Parts: sequence; C-alpha cells; structure tokens
Amino acid sequence: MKLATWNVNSLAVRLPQVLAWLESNPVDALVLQETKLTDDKFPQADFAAAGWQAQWHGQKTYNGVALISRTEAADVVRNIPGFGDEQARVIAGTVAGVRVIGGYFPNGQAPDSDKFVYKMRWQDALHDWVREELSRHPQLALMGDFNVAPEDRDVYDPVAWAGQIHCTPEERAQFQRLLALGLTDAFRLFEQPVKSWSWWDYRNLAFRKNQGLRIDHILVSEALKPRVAACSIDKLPRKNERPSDHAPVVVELTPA
DNA sequence: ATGTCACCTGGTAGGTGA
Repeated sequence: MKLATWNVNSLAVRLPQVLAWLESNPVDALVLQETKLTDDKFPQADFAAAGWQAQWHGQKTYNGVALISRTEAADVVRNIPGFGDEQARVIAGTVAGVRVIGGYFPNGQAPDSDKFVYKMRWQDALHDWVREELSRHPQLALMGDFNVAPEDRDVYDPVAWAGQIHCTPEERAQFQRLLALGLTDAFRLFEQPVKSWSWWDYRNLAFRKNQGLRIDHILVSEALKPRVAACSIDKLPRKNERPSDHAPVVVELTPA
C-alpha cells in the first residue's frame, strides 16, 4: 500500500501531470494541495475516467485540497471541525483502513505578519483535532505541505534561513508538538540522501542549483509506523517543462 | 540577481500570494 502527498500549485494547470504521475505511481491515496479551484470546477470526471475516486474541498484562487484514492474514501471531513476557517486547507478520509489527513498548512508569509499569527492558531486547532482523530483511528497518516522545515538539515542554507519563515523556532515547535502526539516523520525512518528537498523556489534557478527546503511531510501514527517500508521524494515531476514548485512525497506500507 | 509562476481584476498591465 502506498500513500502520497503533492502540492500541485493549481490543479487546472497540473491535471495532466497528476494523471500521468498516478499512472506511473498507482498509489492507494494521494492528497493534493493548492488545487486553486472552486468545488464546481474540480475535474472529478477526469479522475473517474482514469479509475480514481476523488474528494475535494476548494475555494476561489487560493488554497484548495483533494483526496484521490483507488477505493472510495469513508468518513470524509473537510477542514478542521469547530475551527471556523474561510480557507480550504484540510481534507481527511479513511482509505483501506488508514485514516488519511491531507493538509495545506498556512504559509505564514513572515514571522511578524498577521498571516503568521493565523498559521499558529491554525496549527493549534489542527493539533487538538489530530489528537482526537488518533483516538478514533489508530492507523493514521498526517501528510501535506506543512510549510515548515523541521530541522536545519532540511534547509539548503540554514544560516541564511535562520529565523525566516518555514524555519522559525515557533514553527519548528509546532512540528514537534505534532510529533509529541505519537507521530513520526516517515522520511527520517530511513537513510536519505543529504540535501533532500521537497520544494524549490521557482526563482533563482533554485532547482538547477538544488537550493530547496523539505517542507512536505508524511507523519505516521504509532500503530502505522511498524508498517512503513519506505519513504521517498519523487523529484521527477519537478523536471517537467511546466512543473509545480513542489515534488511528491511517497510512503510505502506493508499490508495490515 | 527579487533570475518565477499562477491567479485576479480589468484589461492588454499591475497587484497578491507563494
């Protein structure tokens, strides 16, 4: 069984790439971020024609998430229950016995901005809700674009990025609070190449120079952790002619 | 090199967010 996450930076632009990637990578579930589509524009028929189920939660212009799966997701939740939010950032569902939560964490813009305050509030709410979800669904994967580089080894230039957005102590503390719920960063369960990133800025020839951050993550619960067989970042789609700025992250699970 | 991309409004450019 395989699960994956990918920030596609506009599903309208990237739909052909997503369908092609799914054909080469037939995962059981894929969560998407930054679909940037209102719900009426979601390309459900295109996924269905390719043999995929889809659940989605979108809005105009910004954000937007989706859960693509081979079998239909059960108990689907959109956004964090009880947390009033205009922004479409969460979709969750149970696929093949695993609770899959896909999140597009707020960017935060800058540590002294209102958007950073929102990022912290959003993460507080997410934390408390994930704790409840874990009690209901021991086998759980929280994955998505976290917009946080958890450690300096997740940053191409940690000195330049020190204290900058994605690297502040507050964001890293929030990441640790999620781990303290009993979640594990699946990527770090394995030896990985140094300078492993999931995002490269479109500017500055960052991908060519491999200047990136690892901000897309798959966190697994204690009950799911023994099943994790592999976890990797697929850089291939970032080499496309018109790529997303993010690469997919994939986790492989042994059968339950 | 702040060297890009995607979206919007409202127009053939400028602003916003990432």
